[in-house]
Amino acid sequence: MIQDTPAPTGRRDRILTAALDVVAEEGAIRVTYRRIAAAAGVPLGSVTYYFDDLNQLLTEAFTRLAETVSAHYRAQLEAARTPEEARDAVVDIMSGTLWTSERDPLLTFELYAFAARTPELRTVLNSWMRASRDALARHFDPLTARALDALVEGFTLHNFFDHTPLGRDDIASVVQALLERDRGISDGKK
Amino acid sequence: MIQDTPAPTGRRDRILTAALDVVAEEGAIRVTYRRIAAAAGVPLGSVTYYFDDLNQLLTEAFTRLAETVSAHYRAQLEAARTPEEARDAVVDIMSGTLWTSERDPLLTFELYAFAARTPELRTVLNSWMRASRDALARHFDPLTARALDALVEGFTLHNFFDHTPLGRDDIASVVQALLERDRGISDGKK
Amino acid sequence: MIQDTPAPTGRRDRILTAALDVVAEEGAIRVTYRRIAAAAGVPLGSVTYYFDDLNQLLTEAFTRLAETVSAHYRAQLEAARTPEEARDAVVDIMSGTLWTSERDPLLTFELYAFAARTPELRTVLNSWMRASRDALARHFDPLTARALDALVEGFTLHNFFDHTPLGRDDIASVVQALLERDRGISDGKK
Amino acid sequence: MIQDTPAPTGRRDRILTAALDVVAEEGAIRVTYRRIAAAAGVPLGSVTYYFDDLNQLLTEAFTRLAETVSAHYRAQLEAARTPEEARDAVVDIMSGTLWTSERDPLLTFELYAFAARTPELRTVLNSWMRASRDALARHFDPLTARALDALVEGFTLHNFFDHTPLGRDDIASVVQALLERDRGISDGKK
DNA sequence: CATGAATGAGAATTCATTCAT
DNA sequence: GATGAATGAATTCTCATTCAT
Repeated sequence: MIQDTPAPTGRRDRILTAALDVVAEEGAIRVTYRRIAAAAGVPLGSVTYYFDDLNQLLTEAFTRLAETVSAHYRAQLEAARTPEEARDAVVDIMSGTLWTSERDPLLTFELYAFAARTPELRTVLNSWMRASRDALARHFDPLTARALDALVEGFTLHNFFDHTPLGRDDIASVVQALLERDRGISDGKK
Repeated sequence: MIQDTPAPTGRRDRILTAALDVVAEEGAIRVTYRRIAAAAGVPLGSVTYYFDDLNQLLTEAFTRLAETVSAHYRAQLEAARTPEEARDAVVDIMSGTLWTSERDPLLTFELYAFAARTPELRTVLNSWMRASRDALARHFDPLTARALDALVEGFTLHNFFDHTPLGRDDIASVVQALLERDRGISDGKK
Repeated sequence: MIQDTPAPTGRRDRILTAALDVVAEEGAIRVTYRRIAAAAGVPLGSVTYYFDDLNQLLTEAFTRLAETVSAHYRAQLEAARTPEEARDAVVDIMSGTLWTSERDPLLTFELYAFAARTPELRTVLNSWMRASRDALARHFDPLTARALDALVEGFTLHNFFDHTPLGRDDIASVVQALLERDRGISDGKK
Repeated sequence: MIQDTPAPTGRRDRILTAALDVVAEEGAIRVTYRRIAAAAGVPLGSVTYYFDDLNQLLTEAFTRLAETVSAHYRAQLEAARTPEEARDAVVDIMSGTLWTSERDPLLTFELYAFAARTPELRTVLNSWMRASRDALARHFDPLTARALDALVEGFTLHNFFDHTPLGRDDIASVVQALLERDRGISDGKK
């Protein structure tokens, strides 16, 4: 049995990765076949060979990004065994401590802008959000899950642009308040 | 009596407005001098006469957008006379009822993506955020203000992409929980 | 008697001077109305007001340059009272000691390139050369004058591009040889 | 047997040649991608495919010119077997009899103007001059070589602009004087 | 399969030129 | 007289796309 496809996914993969690199580095606004080719270290013809349509290429690259980020997010939450651990995980995520550079939030912003106009990606994002909430819902009631999920988004964005980002303690205090809404409900209040 | 002078505000303004129209309509990714000129109904040379640099044009247009949105936001909050009215205003904003079309959230996403790479705009966004919080802080304690502000962001985004957006009552419940954090503190609890 | 022309030649003059500045700074290849206006510190409309034709403007500017340089050259020679002084003056000129920067040779090269295609300037250059030779001919025989004049040109150009320009003594030795041709003739040889 | 392949040397070469044609015909001041493309008989996109930068194109074209002229010059001198033949060759060159049209001097003037601002070309010109002198130095002492070389430049230029160019005999007389400097030195005189 | 060459369309800019004031 | 506004025509340069090999 001869393996005659030395790197079947290799080339295509590398191009998709490079596309995200270009988006991270220069913005979706500056993405071109040429720049992707340069970033991937492959000839221009190679990019157009694998991808007839630049929008499709970006959609695929962004889809991959969304799935990766979503998977990380869920993994983070699923590692939690107790509600307390889950709460800490959420606070971690909101604090942005998981991000090593500006690359991730930057890519996220580009993703939203691009996805808003790409039905295919809107579906992907919708699934992502659903998955996130499901992961949260293992520890919290559905509405709290959605509120936490939204807060993750909000703090991420604000912390990115804010010169004086919130500290972990403050974030924890806010999260605690949302969790108490949950408890308040189960206590029979409201 | 017909006013046939080309409008006192003039060309420059019209071009900036048109630029945002193009961004809203086709995305920043597709903005070109030509498309802006077409949208503004002015000759191409007219656009380049007022703006030597396309990036600069976009920066200025987005700055104007940020200031407009920020002003609306503040006006909304400052109209509130009591904490209850303020709470309702916040819930309104989170529900997206103020938005008449997809145009506003779309522009916002583009704004964030573009601003992330434009120091000048990052400063503008930072001011915007500060102003928002100050407006909220007239009714709530500082941390609650920030949490609410972040939640606005998060719900806006999620409601845009989610097929089943949250209803007003659910949002109100979440907001209430954050406000009780505030009260809880002043009550000496926790 | 009222003087109602505050600076009649001022504006026009300044533009011509600025044109040469642009040529010196960026090369005739990059001369435009706009750059001249910027260099002169006058509005664009002002340049086109005074000069309908860019080529004519350059021709006039170069004419002025040629006349200035030629005048300097002649002044240098006419200050000489004896053949020895004249010889020293020529050697000085060849050594480039009169030039304070690269500006002068640079402008000269541009002048030749431009003049080669501009009949009006060719005439100017021809006059210049004639005047130079006449100045030299007050001290040397006509052919020697022409040879010296040519040598000035040649050494100037070579010294500009050569990393190891000739020293004054070497130049003096060469000039001396040409002068002895003169003497040899008057001695009856040939 | 017809060779219908598009010539082995190919497009790139043809474009460089065409560029010099445009410079010779209209001056460096009027060189554009379009004019070069038209002169080369290739589509505009073809020129920009091979040359990203117009300046670089011109630099390369002028480099080629310098090397060609320099090679001709050296060939002319190296064909000489005796000092007498070398002297005659030099006089020929100074008389401009080798030039078949105004094209060569015109290109030379443009070359100097352009090279003066292009470090890469200044290096090329420096090499050219060194090579010229080396060729001359096979027959004459070094200083005489430099003087002759400069004189070539000077007479070329003056003969181009002068309505009454020098005759061959006059030039020969001047050259002879320089050669006698050489001899005078070896004779121990002066 | 893959890619270098090639090209036509279009992009950002620059510019000469015109003209109302 | 002088100039700011305005514009249509290039100009440089970038790109998507095609295609022969």
